Parts: sequence; C-alpha cells; structure tokens
Amino acid sequence: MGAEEAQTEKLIKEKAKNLFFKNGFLNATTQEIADEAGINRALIHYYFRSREQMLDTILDETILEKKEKIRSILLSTGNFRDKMAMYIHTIVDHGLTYPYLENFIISETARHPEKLKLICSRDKLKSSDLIREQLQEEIAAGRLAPITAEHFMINLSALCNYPLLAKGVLQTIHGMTDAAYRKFLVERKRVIYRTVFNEEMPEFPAKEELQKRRA
Amino acid sequence: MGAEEAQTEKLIKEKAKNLFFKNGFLNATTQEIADEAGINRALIHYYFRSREQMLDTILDETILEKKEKIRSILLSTGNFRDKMAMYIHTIVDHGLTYPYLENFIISETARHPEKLKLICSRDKLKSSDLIREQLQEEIAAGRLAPITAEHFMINLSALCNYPLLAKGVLQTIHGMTDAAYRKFLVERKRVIYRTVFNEEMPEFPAKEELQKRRA
DNA sequence: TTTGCGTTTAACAAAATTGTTAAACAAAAT
DNA sequence: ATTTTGTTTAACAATTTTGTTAAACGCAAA
Repeated sequence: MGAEEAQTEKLIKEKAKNLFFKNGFLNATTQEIADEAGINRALIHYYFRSREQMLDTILDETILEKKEKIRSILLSTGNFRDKMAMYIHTIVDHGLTYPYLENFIISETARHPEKLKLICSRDKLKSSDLIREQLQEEIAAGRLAPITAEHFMINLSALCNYPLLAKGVLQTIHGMTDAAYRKFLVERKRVIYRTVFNEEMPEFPAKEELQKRRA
Repeated sequence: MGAEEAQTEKLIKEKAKNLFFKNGFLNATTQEIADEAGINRALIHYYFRSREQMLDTILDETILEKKEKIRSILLSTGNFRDKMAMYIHTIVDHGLTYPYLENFIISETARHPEKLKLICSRDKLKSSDLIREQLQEEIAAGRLAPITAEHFMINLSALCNYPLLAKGVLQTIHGMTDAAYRKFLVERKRVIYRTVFNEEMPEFPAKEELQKRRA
C-alpha cells in the first residue's frame, strides 16, 4: 500500500468533480461516478460513507480552492486595477476547468440552504468588504463612476461567471466548438475589464506572474 | 366539464413552475409536484404522460414567454438606449418571478443537449443579430466604446441574469430578506445601465409603458 | 334516471438508486 | 508461512421514484 493509500479516493473525487463541475451532470448517480472512475460502486460508500457526504467533500474542496485564489488576490498589495485584472484572469481561467461549479453550488444550495449558510459562515469578510476601501479611493480620485462595493463586485462576478455558467447555451446558440469557446473566453477578459473600467486592460498581470499565483 | 376543462392541467403546470423556476428545486419529484398542487400523483401522468414530458412542456412555455418579451423589445422601433433600458427592466422583472429559470435551463440542457438544440433551432436570429446594426451605429457615432454585438449582448445577459441565478447565494452572503433582495434588484437596473453605457439610465421606459408591454 | 365522458383516486407493478455485508484479494508486517 | 491490514468486489436488501391500471366519482346530456 503506502503509495496507493489515498490514490483511489483521490481518483474518485477527481472523476466526480469532472462529472459535476466540468460536464454539468448535476444528477450523476453513484453508479455513473463509479463507471467514470472505473471502479465498483461500493467503493464510493467505503471511502465516503454516502453519496451525500462525497458531494459535500468535493464541493467543499473545490469552493475552498477557488475562494483561496480570490482572497489571495484581493488581499495582496498592489493597485486596484491590477488586482481586478488579476481577479478576472483567475476566475475565467478557473472556469475553463470547472465551468459548471457555480451552477452546481446554486442548485445544490437551493435544496439545502443550511449547507450554504455553513459555507458562508466560514469567512467573516465578504469579497466586497475586501475591496471597499480601495474602490472608494478610486471613486474619490475621479477615476471611476460612483458605485457601491456590493454592486461593483456583483458586476464583476456576473461578467466573469455568467459565460461559464451558460457554457452549453452559449456554445449552442453561437455554434462554437470547444476551441472557439476557449478563445472566446480569453477575449472576454479584456471585454470585462473594458466594461467595468471603460479603458483598455493593461498587459499586466504577466503570464508568469499568473502562473506563480495559481501554484 | 367546460369551465374546469384545462383547470387542473394549468394548476399543475403553475405549481411545477413555482417549484422549479421560483424555488430552484431542480430535482423535485412528481410526488412533490403533486403535493404542491394538492392532487394525486397519477394525475400528472394522466395529463402529461410522463414527468419528462411535463418538464418539457413547462420549460418550453416559459422559455417561449421570455423570448417573446425579448424579441418584441429588440424588434420594436425606437432608439438603441431606450430599447436596452427596456430590455434590462424586462429581464430583471421576469427574474423576480422566475429567478431560477436560467439555472434550470442550464442544468437541464447539460444533461440533454438535444433539447437545447431543438429550442435554439426554432429562432433563426440570435438576439445579438437583432441589435447589431443599431449597436454599430452607436459605436460609429462615438457614443459607445467599440464592442462586438455578441460580447455586448452577453455582457447585458450576464449583468441581468447572474443576480437572478445566484439569488440564494447573494441573499445568504449579504444577509438579505426577500424584500431587501427585491429592492436590490430594482437598484441594479440603474447600475446595469450605467455599467454598460457609462451614463445615467433615462426615466423612460415609464411604468405604464412597461405594464403594457408585459401584458 | 341513467348513460356517457372526462376526471380523479387508490392500489399495484416496475425500474432505478442507494446503502449494506460478507467474502476475496493483495501487499506488508510478524 | 501466516497473520494482519487495508482495499476491492459481487450479491443482496431497502428505499425511492416512476409508470400503469382498474375502479370510483361527478356532472352534463339524453
């Protein structure tokens, strides 16, 4: 053993994440997950006790991962616009991996509001709180039209997340292949920045810088 | 019967729509729907043959209703910005009734892509096609920063729909009651207009005008 | 009244999904 | 070699969910 210790458990989580967050199969059965991972269905119960508990685990992990990325950007030193550019990059790139994550959160928590409360109660500061001060500076300096931190943050979330959420719909309407969709998302980074700030996105953050952050 | 002819069928559809599109119970069972409508489960099969077919019916109806509203606005005569203001009003107001509709579409069609193709194939023109000409005029006249019709329309969709999609999440994070959420959505109409056009939203469309359109 | 028709129901059947258990298996420790 | 420990499996049981059917009901027309 040793080497394979948590191997299978990891494999199951990985494949489940793919089904739910990458392919948007919101109602994947334990059997389908087992098939995807090439293992027996009972194994899922061996490692996670129940389907429910496995779901909670992978959801928790994935949300935490994304939230950590966001926090580290919003809490970093640096000027406001660069931070926001970084935010856009990070969210959109994350969405390239897990386009349906937000969608999953939304429907999962519609059914189990207590889970959402638990998730939210863990971080004391909302992301809008983390940008409020710098945002107000920007506005005071006349570099940005007046807007509350909440609306600003929701604008940004909306512009970044919606194209991910609606992946299937957008691809079908505009007849995009997967490659075309990826290209479209990359374009969108600039569009989002322009829409929010009404000016071109600076080249920073450089790709190497992004790589570092992502690691 | 006569009077009660399609009474029950309508009731079932109504209640199902509430469960799915208003409350976000994406996996509501036929039993839950029956309970909600205060009728026997078998009735649902009597009227719709199967759960699947009932789902298709109410989804079709609701999408069509929303698309008709959008089309009538985009195809109406009138200047570009007023149309867009009307669009924002309409989408957000529709979302007050059915916040989880988009969410439902997304996850339903992730599982059954052929349904999405069917829905999309019915209208030959995408909404981005309907605004392209006027949008380009605005840009040519220097009243709007250059942007493709696709990105513009997706920006608008994102800003309008995301706060609806994420209703539960937003309410929980910001501790909003239902009343507070409604107020927030109304505020957002102006925010969206400002974000897209970088200027205040005109008072038009007047409330009466909106009422007429909605009817 | 009773006949007929659409509606509604309860009871049953079938299928799908989840959860459990005991036994087989493999690799490391004794 | 055999015992131990953790892993994997197949077979079974329980539950949930969907779909079917035959009979009861109520109202309108004959």
